[in-house]
Amino acid sequence: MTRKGVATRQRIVEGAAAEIRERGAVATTLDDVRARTGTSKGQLFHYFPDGKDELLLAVAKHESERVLSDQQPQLGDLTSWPAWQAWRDRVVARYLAQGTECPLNSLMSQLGRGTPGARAVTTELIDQWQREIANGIRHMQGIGEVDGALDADRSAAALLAGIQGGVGVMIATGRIENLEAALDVGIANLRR
Amino acid sequence: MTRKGVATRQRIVEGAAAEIRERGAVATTLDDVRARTGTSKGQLFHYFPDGKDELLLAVAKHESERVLSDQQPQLGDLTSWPAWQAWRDRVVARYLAQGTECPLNSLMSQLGRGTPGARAVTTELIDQWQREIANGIRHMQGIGEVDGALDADRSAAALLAGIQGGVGVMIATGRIENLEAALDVGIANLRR
DNA sequence: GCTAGAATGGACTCGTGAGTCCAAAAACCG
DNA sequence: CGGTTTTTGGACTCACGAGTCCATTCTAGC
Repeated sequence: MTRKGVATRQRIVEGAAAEIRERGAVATTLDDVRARTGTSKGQLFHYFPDGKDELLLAVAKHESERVLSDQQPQLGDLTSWPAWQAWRDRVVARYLAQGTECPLNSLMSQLGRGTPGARAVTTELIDQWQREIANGIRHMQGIGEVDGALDADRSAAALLAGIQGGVGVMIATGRIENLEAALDVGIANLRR
Repeated sequence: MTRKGVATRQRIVEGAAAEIRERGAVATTLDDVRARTGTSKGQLFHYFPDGKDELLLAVAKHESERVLSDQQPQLGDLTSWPAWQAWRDRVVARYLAQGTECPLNSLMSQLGRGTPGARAVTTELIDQWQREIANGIRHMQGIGEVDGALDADRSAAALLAGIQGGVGVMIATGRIENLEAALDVGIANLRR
């Protein structure tokens, strides 16, 4: 693949991602992507021979990377209580800005969650996210700010579930309170 | 509408719900529903004049009622720690049984979450669920088992977010650990 | 039992969107 | 350069699924 080729491919993925963020995966057609990215049917199938599913999966990968990178550098630096608070604020702000469209969820229900590729993307995302939180907890245990008897992985799992659910509630109802409550209560409980 | 009419309508909704539970909302067509319920196009549009969207919304209502009724009577009777544990087990069992298909989520991304009707259904479900949990917490405060200074609504919001997220993770990855962690950690923190 | 309104069956239209195909243009490499 | 491969444009096919329509059958009340 030539330099021009990779550029086009990337343009397609990013355009598709933007389209899906704005209008949802259900409503987005290949023609929409074509129009937005200034490409042709030929190109779409040249770069994604397996068609729409392959493109959607590529977009899903792209979006899942954004989820974590949008939380950096705070997520990777949970080394003091103010830092935890900064991360908490970052997460809330990120999802407030995103509004009620969740591209990844949208993508996943389109692809079918059972699909090996789709599952791999989400599993990878969840694992990495939980690992970073657990590292933060372990660091706080190291400096004596969190009870050393706590199971860091289990606590991280619970906290991550709270975030996920808070985001879910916000997407479904438009209310941010559950996300805030989950983060605040979760962090407060670590802190005791 | 005659007696026969309501029976048919209900048969359609339940058949559609079953189809969607098995194969997802994206993959389910009116023809599938027709075949499964032994009805004709004429009937489908007779009972749901606005077509597929109206049917899907009816199915969504139906499913959202199941979510809460599947947790009864435990959810309505959170009056002792063993009762909380029984509820927790019920929730875990329910979602283990459901597997990786989430009909409601599937339905919602199909309908578009912004839709007034769709949003009303989810909001109602979340509200009622959270209210029941909060009542349980208040009861435990009443008998001195939970710190009276705790904000019951906020704690319920956080716990519900944990459940939602745990379910979400399980649907996405197939793993039940986050749901268990969210429930166990959440309840343990009430208990202190 | 007769009639108005409800319920049913199923053939038909119609738009849309995924995917195919091939020829023209551009890029790469010796 | 010249040949080869990649990239691009866009017309075309094809299937499928939502929704329409009307003729027929059934139901309920008088």
